[in-house]
Amino acid sequence: MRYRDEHKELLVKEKAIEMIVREGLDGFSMQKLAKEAGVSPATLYIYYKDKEDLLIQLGYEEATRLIKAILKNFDPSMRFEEGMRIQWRNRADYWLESPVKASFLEQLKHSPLRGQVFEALDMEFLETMGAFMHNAIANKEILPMTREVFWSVAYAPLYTLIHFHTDGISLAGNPFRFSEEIMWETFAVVMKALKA
Amino acid sequence: MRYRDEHKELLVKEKAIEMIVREGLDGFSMQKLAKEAGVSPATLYIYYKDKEDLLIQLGYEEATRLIKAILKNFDPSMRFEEGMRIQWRNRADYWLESPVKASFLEQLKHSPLRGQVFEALDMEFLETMGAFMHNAIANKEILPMTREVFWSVAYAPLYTLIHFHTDGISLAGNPFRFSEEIMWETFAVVMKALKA
DNA sequence: ACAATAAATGAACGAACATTCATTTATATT
DNA sequence: AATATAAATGAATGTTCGTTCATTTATTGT
Repeated sequence: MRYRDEHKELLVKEKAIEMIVREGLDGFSMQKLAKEAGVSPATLYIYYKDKEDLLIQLGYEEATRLIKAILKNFDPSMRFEEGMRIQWRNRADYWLESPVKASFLEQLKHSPLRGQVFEALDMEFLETMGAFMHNAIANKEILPMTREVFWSVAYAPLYTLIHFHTDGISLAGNPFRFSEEIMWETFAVVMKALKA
Repeated sequence: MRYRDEHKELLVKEKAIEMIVREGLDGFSMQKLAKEAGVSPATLYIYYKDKEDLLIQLGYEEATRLIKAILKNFDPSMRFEEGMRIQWRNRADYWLESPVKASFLEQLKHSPLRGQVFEALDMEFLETMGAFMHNAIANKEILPMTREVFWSVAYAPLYTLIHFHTDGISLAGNPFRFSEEIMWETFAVVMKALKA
């Protein structure tokens, strides 16, 4: 039998992500993708059940890579500060090294496909993070707080800076390293506030 | 001559925003909007030049309301802490009171229309904020920093919490008031970090 | 009552859309 | 070399899209 052309398959994925980032999810169409990847429209339906399936599969695949990148060198049993700093840098690295793929994931996260792409993956990821937080609490490194407050303090400023960066706004100095320090010192503030 | 039915015009705007928030910018179409608003498709082209014009006008209008809401009771000559806290609460109030419209603006901000909708308005708004920061610096209430770092510290955690809230995630306790205090105390951290 | 005028309409246009299908092409096994 | 099999295709399907236009409707000033 004839084997699937993996180069072609990869090209389709690449062009799809490119087009979505360039023209938005509404500017994306199967016929345009086929033309851009130099493939028949019908071929896309060999790889994917339909348009939605294509988007979900691509999103799931890239989201998996993101989570893997975030958890690189990370272990839930780490000391809190070390774990936080590693994740912080992993996140910054991923976004700065793969801005197009990051923007693709961002678009999916703000679309109706959000649930189908991220729900299962996020559950697993949040369990790991939950274990990490639980350890930190047990070790009295942090006081109990909700995941949401934790997130808003730990990573929101970073992502905001990254978005400025992605939008082509020049960030003088080294705001990322700077922001990491702010993140860490802010936790001290939160600890104090939660005690009061 | 016959006058324009203002009730109909308002209904069109309302349904358009509803549909965009519900189905995303790619799920939005002129024919569906016409049907949902009980209007002929041709009528939409009396109100708006074309689909893009409709989105830009609606976006511009709502963005104007948002900026007005943010600047309510605010004056650039205020003391820094007072000004910050007023803006902080204004932002929280707008999002919590008008989640649908806020989500609509969010979608436009992540779309190719971004520039045409927000550029001119943001320029004006950023001038006001620039004056506020300049005053605070002149009064030695804050040290100089870029707009981006300022934003990431001042409002990023708030918006993150708001997004959790909009997604229907319950926020135990009163994380918004809590987050305001964190914001303010974090500025103390930033001041210290910038001095070092 | 009538003329003037702009709002509002339903039907229609070609273009682009997602998807399908009969056919052809390439390869692994016999 | 012949066969089997799945990949790959180009053309075509029906649907929905944005937009237009000839016509009708409602309201003002005469």
